[in-house]
Amino acid sequence: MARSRSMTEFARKVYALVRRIPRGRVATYGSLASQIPPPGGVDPFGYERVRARWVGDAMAHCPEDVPWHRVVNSQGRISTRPGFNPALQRHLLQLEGVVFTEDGGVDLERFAWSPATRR
DNA sequence: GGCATGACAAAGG
DNA sequence: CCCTTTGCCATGC
Repeated sequence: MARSRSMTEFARKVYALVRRIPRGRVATYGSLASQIPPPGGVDPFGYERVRARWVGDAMAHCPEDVPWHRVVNSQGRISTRPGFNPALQRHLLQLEGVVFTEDGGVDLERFAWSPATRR
């Protein structure tokens, strides 16, 4: 049925959004999710958290040209995944001027981006 | 169709 | 701040 196609659509939107994140800025899974309407149309149970998870799923298969390193979790920290060194992501962000605090996270107040945000 | 797993998030200890 | 649990849903075997 169109379910898997819907998810593909969802993933496309995720990539499109992530491509819009400017250098030196980050976006959280949840904020990205909130920008994309749920596949089914309505959002009866507050699917924001759920969709945030879908964003994570989509990012797991993202195309090469997507700046995946600019996506962090709701705490401004790098989400871990098996076989991947978070130091790389942190490094890429630092090269763009993103500052990490003592506790290893990004200050979202300063670096978080959303479509509504202006550089 | 059941069961485990996951680049999430919020809440509680 | 770290760790665990709970909610939710797509995916793969």
